[in-house]
Amino acid sequence: MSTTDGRAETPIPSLRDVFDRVSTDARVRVNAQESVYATGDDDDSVYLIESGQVKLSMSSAEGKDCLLSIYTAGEVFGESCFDGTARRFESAIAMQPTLVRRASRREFLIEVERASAYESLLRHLALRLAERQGAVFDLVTIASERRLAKVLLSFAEKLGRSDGPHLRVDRISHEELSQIIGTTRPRITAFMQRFRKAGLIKTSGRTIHVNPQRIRDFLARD
Amino acid sequence: MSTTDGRAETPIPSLRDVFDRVSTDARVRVNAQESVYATGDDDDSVYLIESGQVKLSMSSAEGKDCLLSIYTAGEVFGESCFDGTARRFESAIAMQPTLVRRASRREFLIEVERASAYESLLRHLALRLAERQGAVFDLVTIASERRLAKVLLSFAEKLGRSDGPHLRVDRISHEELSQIIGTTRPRITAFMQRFRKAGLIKTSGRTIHVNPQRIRDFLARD
DNA sequence: CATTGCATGTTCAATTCTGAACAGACGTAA
DNA sequence: TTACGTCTGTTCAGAATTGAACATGCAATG
Repeated sequence: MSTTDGRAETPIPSLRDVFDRVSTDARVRVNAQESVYATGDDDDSVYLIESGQVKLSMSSAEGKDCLLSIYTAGEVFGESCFDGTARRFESAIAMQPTLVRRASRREFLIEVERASAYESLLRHLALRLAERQGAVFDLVTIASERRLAKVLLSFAEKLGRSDGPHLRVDRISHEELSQIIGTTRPRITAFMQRFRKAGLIKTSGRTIHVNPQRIRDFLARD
Repeated sequence: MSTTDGRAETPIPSLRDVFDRVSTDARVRVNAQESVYATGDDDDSVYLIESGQVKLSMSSAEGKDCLLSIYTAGEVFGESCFDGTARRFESAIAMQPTLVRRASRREFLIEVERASAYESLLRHLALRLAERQGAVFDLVTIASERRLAKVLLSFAEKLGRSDGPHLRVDRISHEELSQIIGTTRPRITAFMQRFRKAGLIKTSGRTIHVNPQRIRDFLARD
């Protein structure tokens, strides 16, 4: 990677580098199903996942949930604190025992400044924005079955462990998938059934074996 | 507004202030239906709307469109350029004759730095992120009729001109509404019909007169 | 002021989706 | 090993949605 502008090629520190420089950053251990922060909290920290997995979700008053994203080891989340309100409007929940590093917005920004890492931070936010934008786009333009295929593929690529021609994905329930896709659980079960028959996935117990090539073919068909 | 931390209370410059300081910023006039930038462009500028209205939208290969947001005078858009790719994945299209100020990412960042306005920029990105996140949430958890009511209310509040108990909203077609809500045009027409009968809106020609209180009541009913 | 083009209004059969309900499978902790 | 709780599989009637088609209305243009 090289920067596109003509300045001296001092590589811009990554957000992980920034975390390494925060002297007072704290390690927090979170059990499965426990929240790192929850809607309404006035937590204003930024987090880096050392190990484990965290899901971001929002709940409506009527109890309907929406799963926004799943983050894994090495990823930074909690950037919603930069909105200046110090109030979370979504929850970050560990999907497995998880270890995170926490830095307060204040300390984090001080180190970003010292390390001249603003561009990394801006890029991070712009990428998150692009992710959400893509999610909106998919919800508006793609039918739910196809959307599920797309989500399975991206989760497999992001979180899956290689296993022959397959990628193993674990610990994602149909309920959670329905909260990403925007449909009901029985519907997810039915789609998974069809995907199984079409050879896009296999399942053993609660593990999903995704065949990425088959899914890509499925998505490429109109 | 005061900052929540304890530093000296020098107000942080707004993004508009930053634009004022960019010496080489250019004015660009765009006709209705013309794009400020389009998907695939390698434009990497940030824009401030002086007058007019701009919609952000994405199109799929199959020709389905998704309308992400509408921006109006005083608002900044184009922040997707901070992703470091200098490639647009969405289009920004003027909905009326529009005048924008443009600053290249590079120049803009230099002035942000000089003016110590990084916090404003971060806040801006975090707010955009929250907007998109809210859109995803609504698409996943709210039925389309209700979603339309919500969109009409927010557009009325943001873009509408006061008119007795109503807010006048103009130049938004059913087609565009369907691309926001994620449904078909006939469906929007039907919903609008119902809203008219229920007194939530009135229409005269292509102008929508939104009664904000009635819509709020409608949204408050479960 | 007629024409043209786009936007809204309307219909409908076919399809998809919801939500509730219940059965069976799996995994975990006692 | 058993009991329990959670997750998946399955069904289905009723409701909502699609997509195509056609009619009507409105406004700008020459």
